[in-house]
Amino acid sequence: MRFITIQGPTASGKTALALKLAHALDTEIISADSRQVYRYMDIGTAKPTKQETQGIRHYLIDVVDPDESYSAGRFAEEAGAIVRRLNDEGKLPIVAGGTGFYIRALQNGLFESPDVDMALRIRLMAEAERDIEKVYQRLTEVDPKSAERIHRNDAKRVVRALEIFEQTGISMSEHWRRQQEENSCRSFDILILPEREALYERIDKRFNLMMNNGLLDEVKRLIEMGYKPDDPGMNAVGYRELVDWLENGGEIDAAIALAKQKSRNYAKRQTTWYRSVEFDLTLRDADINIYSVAEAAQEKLAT
RNA sequence: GGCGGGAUAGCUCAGUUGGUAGAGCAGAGGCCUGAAAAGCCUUGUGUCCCCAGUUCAAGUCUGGGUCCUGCCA
Repeated sequence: MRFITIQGPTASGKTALALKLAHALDTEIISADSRQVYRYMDIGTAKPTKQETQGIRHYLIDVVDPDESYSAGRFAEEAGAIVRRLNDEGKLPIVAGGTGFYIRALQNGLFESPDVDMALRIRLMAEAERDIEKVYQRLTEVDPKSAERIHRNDAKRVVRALEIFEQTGISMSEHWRRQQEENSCRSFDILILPEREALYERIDKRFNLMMNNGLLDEVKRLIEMGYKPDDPGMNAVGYRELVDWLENGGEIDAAIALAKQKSRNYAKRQTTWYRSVEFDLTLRDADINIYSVAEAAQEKLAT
């Protein structure tokens, strides 16, 4: 597999850069965004509009409904299939998006595992909520290596590790050990990382734009369609805060301020993630000579 | 004008029978193998509104100010 990745915190300008690069390379774009996969959530997830895509084909946008769950595993599988197909057509696809975990899953692969058993997960999660210590204790018995790595309060990961053991009879750490490196993957990785102050300003401005573009109506429509605040897709920055305001009232300005704040928190987490990722090119902003980037990518990925 | 309530970390507030202060959020740093826009960890010295008094000792008691705020006029 060969592809280009464009990564960066929210509102850094990934979409714009991806589009320019796609034109320059005559290729297509695969979105790596855990919220753009959801239908009907367009404004708040900053999906590119029809006008913006300008005929560039986009993948993995609008693939599930807000009450369905999506996953890194599914992304790795679906994106991988698209990359391989485009490679066969002689194209160098662009994987662009802010969900670093999805991109890592595509690049490094995940260990083999059965589909999530939702009933099991819900049961374990309920137990963890009642007594996390007890659930964590079980993990230390079943998979001490994972228990050492996972913090006792991190219920999601404690439960996930137990899930794996209960479903397969094999510990998560053992799955890791057996996981084979899938080194057939080569990518040219670009990071857009604005100065923090500039980024925070962009986040605030962009949220104002979303509000002007009808984000509140979008949220209302989702509720009218019957989607609930705790549906997988609805658990998204901006949506949560507006849903909460619609249900509980209060000052709309406070809800907006909170949504912006949550966006900044999110951007900070993304930035931390990127520190442990190696990139071929790091940009302050998306405003660069696209042809030199295209050339560098082709050069690195030429066989 | 009268009668109450309040003034403590950037914000919202705790502070027991007086022993110079602590939570949540924010901020900063970090983790991350099928929920990842999620979840989790670490990090809290600030004229305790001001002045005077009581006391070995006052955020904590007393008196006087100042400023908010609720009700009645």
